[in-house]
Amino acid sequence: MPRPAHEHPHGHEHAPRSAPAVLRSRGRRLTPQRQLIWEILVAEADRHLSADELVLRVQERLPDVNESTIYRTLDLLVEEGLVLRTHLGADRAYYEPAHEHPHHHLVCESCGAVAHVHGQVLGDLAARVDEHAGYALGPGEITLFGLCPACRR
Amino acid sequence: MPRPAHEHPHGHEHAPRSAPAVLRSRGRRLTPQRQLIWEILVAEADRHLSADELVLRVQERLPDVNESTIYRTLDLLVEEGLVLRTHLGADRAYYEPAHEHPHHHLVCESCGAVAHVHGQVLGDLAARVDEHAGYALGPGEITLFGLCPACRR
DNA sequence: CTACATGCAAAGAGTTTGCATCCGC
DNA sequence: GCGGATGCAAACTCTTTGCATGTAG
Repeated sequence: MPRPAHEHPHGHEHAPRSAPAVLRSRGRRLTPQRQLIWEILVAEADRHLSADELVLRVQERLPDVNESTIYRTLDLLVEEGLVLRTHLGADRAYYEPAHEHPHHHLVCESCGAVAHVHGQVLGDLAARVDEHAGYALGPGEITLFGLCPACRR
Repeated sequence: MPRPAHEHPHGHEHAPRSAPAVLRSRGRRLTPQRQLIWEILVAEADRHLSADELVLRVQERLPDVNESTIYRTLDLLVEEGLVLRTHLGADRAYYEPAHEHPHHHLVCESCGAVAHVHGQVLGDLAARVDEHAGYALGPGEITLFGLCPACRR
């Protein structure tokens, strides 16, 4: 499967918070590496970057940044709620700046395109799931698989 | 491992068929290893076995079966539509015999319990997703995360 | 100055592959 | 007997970790 490429949805995306401010306010250190990683994540906010795509992007500007720093920083940003980790069904994780409103991912099984759908598209799913299985759906995002408009033909 | 374009092609949503019959009818060989793997998958049909849990179970009865044989056989069974591969959000794959009716997985974020919900619990989700994003939802199963009845308290 | 963060190398989990041997058909 | 299936070891991908050095606050 090709690597995920984002299709711009027609809804509004909300601006991510400033990671530097958040990190500082929580007593974390603001290093050049962390700033650059955040910068790239925001610049590519509409794509879904894997850790090693991020490594490449980061090393274009700071060639000596080590991959372990990328992983540790991503862990940190996820922990602080600034970044969303998603799996998109593959065996690697993808990252994007956390958005204000929950959304879900639609992955095209043919071309790998990833679209966002807003939470409310799920409709009364949570109520149905509660009724049928007694589970309380969490706030986490859901990944759905299908065919994108182009690949449906 | 890139995800195959269509892991669950149509025509593969039937009750656990006899894998031996299917394999033979498609010119694949019926080895003791394959029979045993299938037997265990069916015996544990309501659990979700990971590859290495399956290795352990298989080696209880045929101690010399190699893990690479397990992986190759699972790939084969998935390809033939006899087994469903699911990720359940973790970084390892879980396997179960393909069922007659499509169903989805509910994973408890607290205790890890996995429940099945029937396809129709999703209601008009496919129509909603089509309307909002133009995607045609595939037959593949969906994994939802939440809290099971016990953990909700 | 003093934790915390980083670079480096190595390890770790899960899975795949090359190749010689084996065995179902 | 032929060609697919297996066992074995090694490789591979993605991610984590131990430890010495570096640096933000």
